[in-house]
Amino acid sequence: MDRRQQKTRDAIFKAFGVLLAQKSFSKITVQDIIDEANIGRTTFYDHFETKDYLLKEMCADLFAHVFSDKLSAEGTHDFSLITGNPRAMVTHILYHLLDDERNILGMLTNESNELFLGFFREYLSELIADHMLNGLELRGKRVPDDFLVNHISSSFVGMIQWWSRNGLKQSPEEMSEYFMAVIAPSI
Amino acid sequence: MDRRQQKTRDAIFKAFGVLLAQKSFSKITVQDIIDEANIGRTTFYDHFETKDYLLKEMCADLFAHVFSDKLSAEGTHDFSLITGNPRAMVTHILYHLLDDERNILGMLTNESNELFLGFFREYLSELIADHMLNGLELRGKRVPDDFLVNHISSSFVGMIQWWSRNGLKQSPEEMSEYFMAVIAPSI
DNA sequence: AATAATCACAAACAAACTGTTTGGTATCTT
DNA sequence: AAGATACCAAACAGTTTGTTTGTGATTATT
Repeated sequence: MDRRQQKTRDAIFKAFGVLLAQKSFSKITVQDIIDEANIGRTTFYDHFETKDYLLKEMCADLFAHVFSDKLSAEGTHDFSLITGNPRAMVTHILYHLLDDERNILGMLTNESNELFLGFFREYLSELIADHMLNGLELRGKRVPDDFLVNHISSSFVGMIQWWSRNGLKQSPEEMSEYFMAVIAPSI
Repeated sequence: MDRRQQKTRDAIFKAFGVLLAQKSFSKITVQDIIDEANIGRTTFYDHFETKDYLLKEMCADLFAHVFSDKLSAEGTHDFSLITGNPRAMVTHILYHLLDDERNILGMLTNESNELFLGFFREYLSELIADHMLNGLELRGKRVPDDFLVNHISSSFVGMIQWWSRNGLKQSPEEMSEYFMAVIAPSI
């Protein structure tokens, strides 16, 4: 990819992140992004068809990072036990949300990030369906599988919002415990 | 209240409802509302300072209806067992969502109703805190009360979205059962 | 090193939306 | 009947959007 392209793309993403932490998606104008990123008007529309597509691509970028298993090498914390261990997986993701240089939490909680939350839940659902529902033949099957997946991802997002709204006072480990306490009994 | 005022107010609410079922809140313009409601531009701004306030007032209106206990007299279904009976309460609300002449479900599920969902959850949380957490001294207190309230309301909204996304194939009773199946164990 | 392709940019543009003002008309209240 | 209240069209300045045009800079190709 052209170095120039990558540069402006990064600038836009960064500017967008800054703005998303300040105000809600719907109140951010393309003009704001252009100003914050310090690029030309034409350039923005060269890269993204619209503000919505920008969000979409940025989410794909961010969440691919947060939910990737490849990051084990980073060494920030221990990942060795993750596979098949729901609680460790939750903790893992929460650490990522805290760590990330880009302000994901700010975006997730800043009221009204409809689309953003939607994407987050999409990624989450996939992850849950793949890794948390393994022993599902063993369960009583009182509810459909996809209902359960939906329930867990809703709860996860809800947890994060609660966490952030209350000032992130709890540690990721503590939040995982809360989360598992309300989720585990239903699995 | 002046009959004229009430009339335009209703027209605006109705138009807004129609539009919300069609497209997301952020894509609805004041102009759309004016056209759909067939009122003058000035009139709209006489009633509502902005689109956001319109939503806010409309939500207050709708949810006060859905969550009110006074509706027992309507006779659409049985309310006698509601108090202290979480499952009946859930069923009760689901019926209301289906019944209501105003398309609440359409609004709740049409992607991206940030604010709308927010208001819905506010009402829900209050209801839950008041009626579903009575025996809470009995519980193990593994998680904070407000975390639990948040968890339940998140799950409720998530359930509704799943329900609607899948075409409302299940009966309210069935959905209540699903819901209680995943929620009850954690209470 | 020269050439071609790609990218960034400013400036100007039409179109749509917002929120307000003005002046006039219909409806309600007393 | 008179005054108050609500409605309305028309016009408005100010934003925002997405596009077009022409130009200069950077990168890739040969």
